[in-house]
Amino acid sequence: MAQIRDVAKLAAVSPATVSRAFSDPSKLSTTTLERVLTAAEELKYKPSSLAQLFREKRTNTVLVMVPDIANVLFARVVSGIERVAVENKFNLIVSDTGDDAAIESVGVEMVETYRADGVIQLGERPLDQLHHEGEHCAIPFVQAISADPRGRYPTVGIDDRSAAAMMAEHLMASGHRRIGVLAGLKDRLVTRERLTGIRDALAARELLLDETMVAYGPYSMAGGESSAMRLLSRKPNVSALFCMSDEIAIGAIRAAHDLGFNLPNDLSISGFDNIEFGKYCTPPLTTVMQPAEKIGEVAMTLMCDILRGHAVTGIHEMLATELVARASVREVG
Amino acid sequence: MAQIRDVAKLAAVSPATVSRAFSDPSKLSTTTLERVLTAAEELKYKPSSLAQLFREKRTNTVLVMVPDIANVLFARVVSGIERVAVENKFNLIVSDTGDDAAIESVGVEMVETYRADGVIQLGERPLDQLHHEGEHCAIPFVQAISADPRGRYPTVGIDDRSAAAMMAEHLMASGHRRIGVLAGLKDRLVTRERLTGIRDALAARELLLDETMVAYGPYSMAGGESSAMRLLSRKPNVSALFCMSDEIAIGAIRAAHDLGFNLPNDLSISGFDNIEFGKYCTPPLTTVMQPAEKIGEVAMTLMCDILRGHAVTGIHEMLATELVARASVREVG
DNA sequence: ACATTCAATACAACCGGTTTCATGGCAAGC
DNA sequence: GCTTGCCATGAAACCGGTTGTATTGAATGT
Repeated sequence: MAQIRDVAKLAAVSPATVSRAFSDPSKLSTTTLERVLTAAEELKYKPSSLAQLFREKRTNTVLVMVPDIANVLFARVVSGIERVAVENKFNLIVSDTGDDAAIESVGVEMVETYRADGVIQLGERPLDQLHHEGEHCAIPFVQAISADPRGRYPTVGIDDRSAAAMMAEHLMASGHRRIGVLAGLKDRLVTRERLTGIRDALAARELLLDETMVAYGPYSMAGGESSAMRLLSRKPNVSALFCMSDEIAIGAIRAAHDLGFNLPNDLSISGFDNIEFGKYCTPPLTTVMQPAEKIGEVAMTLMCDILRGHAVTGIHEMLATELVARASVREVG
Repeated sequence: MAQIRDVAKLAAVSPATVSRAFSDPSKLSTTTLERVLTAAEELKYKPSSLAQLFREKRTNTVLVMVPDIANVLFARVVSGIERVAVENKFNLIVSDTGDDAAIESVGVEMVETYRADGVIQLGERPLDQLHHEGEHCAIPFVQAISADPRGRYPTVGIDDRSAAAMMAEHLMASGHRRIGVLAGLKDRLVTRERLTGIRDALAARELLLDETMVAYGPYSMAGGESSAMRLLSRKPNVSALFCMSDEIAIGAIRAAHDLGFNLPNDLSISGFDNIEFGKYCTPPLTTVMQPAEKIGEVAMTLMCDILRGHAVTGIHEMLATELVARASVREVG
């Protein structure tokens, strides 16, 4: 690979002139500029970004930490991040943390050792990992999907509490009163927020959530299937299941079919997230639209702002959700 | 951030000694080593990878080009790549090409400008992009998912032709004779390979594929839905649909339900890929297991080999597939 | 005609490590 | 006791760009 000296020699100028020919052509006379560009062209010269980045002490790279890249919701967020990253000439290093909290320190280290300029984390930040806050090593950081309002770092997500309330109210407005909840993992903030939203909606109708109607489990299809099995065999008279994710709902649909329920007549099921597969379920899944791509876009836009020096601490973007009514929830008398 | 000079000063040694303390501790006397490490610890010194990489002219980074990161099959491949990358201390830059062939040149450029050491491409390489082969700028390159045996670059995938033949034979062994094919995009090599496989299976029973029984469309649920609508209204007497991806099959299931088919009694449907959702379809989807994570792992392993200087040109890994029989394909008289 | 100004370009330092080569000291060998 | 050789360490070059400062030369003003 040709380097700047070679071009300089061929064009009979100094390396500095070649450098300026690319970074600020207006500083050169037209004749010199042309000579340099011709020489560069001839030698197929491309500046080494390694050398450039080293000089600038910037990597133009953002680290994205994803609990599970094979999860469609996360993948869509990454897709949105990617779009904005490309627009702003940033590269993305994607790290699948496997939901392993310990890996977060890797992110901090990658910034400290100049492998990335900042970190976008998807999903929840484990509570015991907050020790970097307020310390000297606060790094450019944005959290997406879980809009945790406790932290001082910027977050992008939805208002889980009112979104869940909206869905719970929808179920009740459809006549459901015996509502089972297939919740996610008990220790997740998002689970607690959505549960609170459900309680809010019940309270608005002067009802209380029966804790025995709640089954916790992983945010996955397998999790939903087994939670549904447990809950439906314990409480066979529920008329609706509020599932905390579409994947849980898809698992619940499978379980309900297997238990002989005729959907949606015998049982209504609602999901959360609006992943594409929900539309193709049998019956099509009523759910809450979570603007995944948009969340990614906003998160990356925030990151760009931070890296450009704009202070955006304490920003908590709450994007709008929407109820998507399909056939899996049915009006009952 | 402390740098090597600071540590050197504190430990009263030269920067060279500090450098050696990390790269090859055996070269130092134990007393010096300890003094250096203590100093480094105290200053929280971490070598700048930017400086290191610049010196080494290696990035320890591999670029992964994905047509669509939100596609579950690709996401699983990326997941496998990631696993091996972490093991080998490589970083991954993930680029969503949006199925846009033009972006491939970006990959070449990223290697030429020292932003990545090599490129793993998922999906098919567009035919008109082969111009780099044999030129001076042949870069470390591995192609995954589509095991294209024409190229001289290494590929990892499955034997699409015989996998498709296996599924077609399965349908026939179940008694089906009027088999519709919901194919993918007509210009894709993978589509042609699988179609050839179907013809092979038919030929083995001395049958011919009726071209009017084939509907082409995108590899997506929406594509499958509309292809199924077209084909089923044109040929209402088909007894089975061979879908070239699970997503197509999921779309077809929706279409069949909407057209009033009682699945799987009136119509059998088979998919391809074995994505997780297939198991949760109604009815659960019979499909061909494609070892996505494994493909990613092998691809990244190959890339590591290449980057370590082992010549692996012309390798075409064909990983084993498996027929996953579920309820969506039914025996018929 | 000479001083002033400004545009165009060259020179050289710099980014933060790594590595080659030189040097000094100490132990073993004659 | 002097040479030989090795080990530990330091000095300095180097990776390939960018950029502040100096320099050159031409144009302008009086």
